Amino acid sequence: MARTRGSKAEITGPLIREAALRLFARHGYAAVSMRQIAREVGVQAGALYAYTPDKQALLFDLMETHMQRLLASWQDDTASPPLVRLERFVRFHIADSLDHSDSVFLSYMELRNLSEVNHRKISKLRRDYESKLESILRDGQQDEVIGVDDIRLSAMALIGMLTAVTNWYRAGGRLDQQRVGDIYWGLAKGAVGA
Amino acid sequence: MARTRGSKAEITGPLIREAALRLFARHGYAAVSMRQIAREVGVQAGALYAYTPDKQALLFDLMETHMQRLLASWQDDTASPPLVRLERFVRFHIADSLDHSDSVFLSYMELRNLSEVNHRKISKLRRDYESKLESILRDGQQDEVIGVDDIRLSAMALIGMLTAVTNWYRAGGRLDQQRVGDIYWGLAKGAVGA
DNA sequence: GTCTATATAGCGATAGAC
DNA sequence: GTCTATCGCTATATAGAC
Repeated sequence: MARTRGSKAEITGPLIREAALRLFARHGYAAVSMRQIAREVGVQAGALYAYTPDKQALLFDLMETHMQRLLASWQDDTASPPLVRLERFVRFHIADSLDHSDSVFLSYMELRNLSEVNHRKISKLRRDYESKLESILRDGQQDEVIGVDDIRLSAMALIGMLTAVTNWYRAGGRLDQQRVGDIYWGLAKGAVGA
Repeated sequence: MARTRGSKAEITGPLIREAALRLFARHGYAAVSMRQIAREVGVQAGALYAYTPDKQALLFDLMETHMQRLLASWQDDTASPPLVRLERFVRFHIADSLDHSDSVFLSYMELRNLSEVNHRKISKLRRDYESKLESILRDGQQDEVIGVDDIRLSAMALIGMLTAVTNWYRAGGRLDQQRVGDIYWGLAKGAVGA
């Protein structure tokens, strides 16, 4: 911090994104000023505009990067039995949410501060992710190892349940991540009638 | 709207609260100005300060009112079997969340914009509500009609699952509220091993 | 690439008239 | 109870020097 003058292009970009993510998640997009982000990085506010055309683009970039990383990280194995795939999804989603809780929070909370066109793009990526779980439930339904009344709604319910882990989980608390995964898998398995 | 001059004390107070709730939920506390709220109500910005000492108090009041109304609305019947109580809770929580979705969203989202002392008060009310569900799960566990690995975590998971209904439910959509309640009760019942 | 300086606008909150 | 007017401050974004 407190740096002034001098060109550090190779690191300033990532630093801006890290600072913006942390501050937006903590205080909200609208509550954070470009000056605050700049101060955190150690540059003057004007310098940020060499990296982003405006504040809105910075928010969108953070959310899009998060969603694309999430989608790329999930590797389904459609050859495995549906219940094996479902257990992997449950543990993957919990671990990924906890490892990127700022991004998860931001991508859910600040949708409303996106321009209409940006909102549509992020919503599409979210639906793509949701459909990954839906396809597992559908295959399980077909194999009769899963029994739910409504695929779409059950997928939304499960993702809601799993994502909410970020609301209360604290590293170093009563339960470690493995144990949390165990308990949630027990809940999810029962929920889908397996 | 567009009203100017004239004293309407008996209605202005509620109108301010309604407008603030709607705008805060839609755009975020920090993104909404007192001038915007005033415009929506049809008064000048200065007039708001006859009803609230400042913007922060207005936010806190909305959240506290919501939590207290929620707590007062839930009437448990501890004489009933735990599974009956759990079904009632599931349907109550869904219906209440959908009927007050702006308040639900606000009370979850804007915790971070509360002062420390206000944050503690709201958090306590939330924990009070969560413990209502925990007591049902505990009684069910004792009667051996419910089997979960961890009462606290399962309560958080269930509330997360139920509350997320506000993310996708649209009145007049594919499913009505009764049907949604049926499906969620099926999921919740299975999740707790009943 | 980053700085300083600034244009232009809006903010929360208050004072005093009616 | 509401208005008008205003204080003091901060916001996003841009221009031009280095």
